[in-house]
Amino acid sequence: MRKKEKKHNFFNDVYEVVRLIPKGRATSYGAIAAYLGTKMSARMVGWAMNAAHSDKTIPAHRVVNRNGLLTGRFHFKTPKTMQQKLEKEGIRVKKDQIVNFKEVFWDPFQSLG
DNA sequence: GGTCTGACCGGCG
DNA sequence: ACGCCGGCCAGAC
Repeated sequence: MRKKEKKHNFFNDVYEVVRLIPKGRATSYGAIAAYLGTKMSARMVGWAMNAAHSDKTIPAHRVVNRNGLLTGRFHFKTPKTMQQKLEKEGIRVKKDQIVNFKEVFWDPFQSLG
């Protein structure tokens, strides 16, 4: 038996999905969790983002909560970083919330299957 | 090694 | 409409 046999790496799955988010789009923690089959573990997605902080290839700024609110902005370098990155990609943000989130929303089910 | 918390979400009063 | 509560899993103390 191998010592470090990884099981379903939930975090890793989260990272891969997040990496697939197209530029100019955003999704929610719950959507990712639901796509991975554990919609009740939306919190873990957020926690995964925290762990993903060390991995710069993960566009964590494209992940917001179900309201399109930039709840995780305080975990970035500065509280404005998240918004600035989003605006740079063409996403309008008002009062820490994505404008037209419904349109900007990227559904993993729709895009990945 | 038990306990608490967290970048969430849905349900209920 | 608003506020509170439970559930999920992993990491910190």
